[in-house]
Amino acid sequence: MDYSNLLKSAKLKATIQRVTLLEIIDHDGHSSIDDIYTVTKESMPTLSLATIYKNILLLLEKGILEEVAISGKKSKYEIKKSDHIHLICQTCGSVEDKHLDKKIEESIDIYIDEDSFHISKSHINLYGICKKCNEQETLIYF
Amino acid sequence: MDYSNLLKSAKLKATIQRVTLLEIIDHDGHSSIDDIYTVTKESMPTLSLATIYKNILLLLEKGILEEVAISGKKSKYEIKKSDHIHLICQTCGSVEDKHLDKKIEESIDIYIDEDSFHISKSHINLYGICKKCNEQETLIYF
DNA sequence: CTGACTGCAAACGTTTTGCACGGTA
DNA sequence: TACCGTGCAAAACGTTTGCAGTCAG
Repeated sequence: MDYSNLLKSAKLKATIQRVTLLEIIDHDGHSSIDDIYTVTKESMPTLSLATIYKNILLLLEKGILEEVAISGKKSKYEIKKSDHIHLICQTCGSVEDKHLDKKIEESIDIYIDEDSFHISKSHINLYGICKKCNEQETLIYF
Repeated sequence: MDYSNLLKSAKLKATIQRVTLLEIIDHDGHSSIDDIYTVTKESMPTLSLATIYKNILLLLEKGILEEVAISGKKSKYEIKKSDHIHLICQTCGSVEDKHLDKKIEESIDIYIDEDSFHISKSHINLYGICKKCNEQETLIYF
């Protein structure tokens, strides 16, 4: 993805800070403010928290980023794409994307009466234990 | 619901503050910290924010309350019940519960492989515009 | 070259903590 | 009565803001 043009198309200047921020989020998939700050500390030690906050807010307003609100944890941010499912591991905190199956979408649409509630976006977050953590948990007993 | 016994069964003392807190959340359906503080200011002016925070945390740990993390807004808290859908109005901020239809649950279960991710709870949040706000928006044009 | 953006530091709001007092069991 | 829980004030934390200097277009 060309982050520079993505920013310019939103009438924002393509600064190194912004491109770096988008690179990190896109690479990680889902990043919290702290995640971003920790990573940038290495490659760009001068980048300030204030700049991260300002840009996250700006990119949310422009619809380039989307906030993933997570129960019991800090929010994470992702590049905005079509609605999808989040598998959130309660052990390691990882977030995995899962394509939103048409059948699920349909069954929700049929169930929610469009006259009484007009849906603009669906956030489906499934909390549980991911494969990796589940295997590690099992190992303890051996 | 008998909040006093609910608390006692969790080995917590049934103080007036805790019972009041549960009453408010149960009555409103979904309350933020501020919501609770504002309401209690009238009936119980001495109740402190610190007490609200301490108890929310405690009741979450005990599994009596559940956090509803909302994108772009402060979290709300609800009495823990079986998984259900939240219809979140982006205009007025109201949250409405909707029973989680078996068909939706099934289509998710079939879609997510239990071997690779073990689901413990589903948070389905649908963001949009509620009936009331939608009607009011239409009225502007007359 | 100019307006937009960054980075610092200070301000602000929210949440947590420690401790003396008060209330429940 | 014993101990858990409350309320106050202070501390800690996360986020926002103002401003001078810097950079992208």
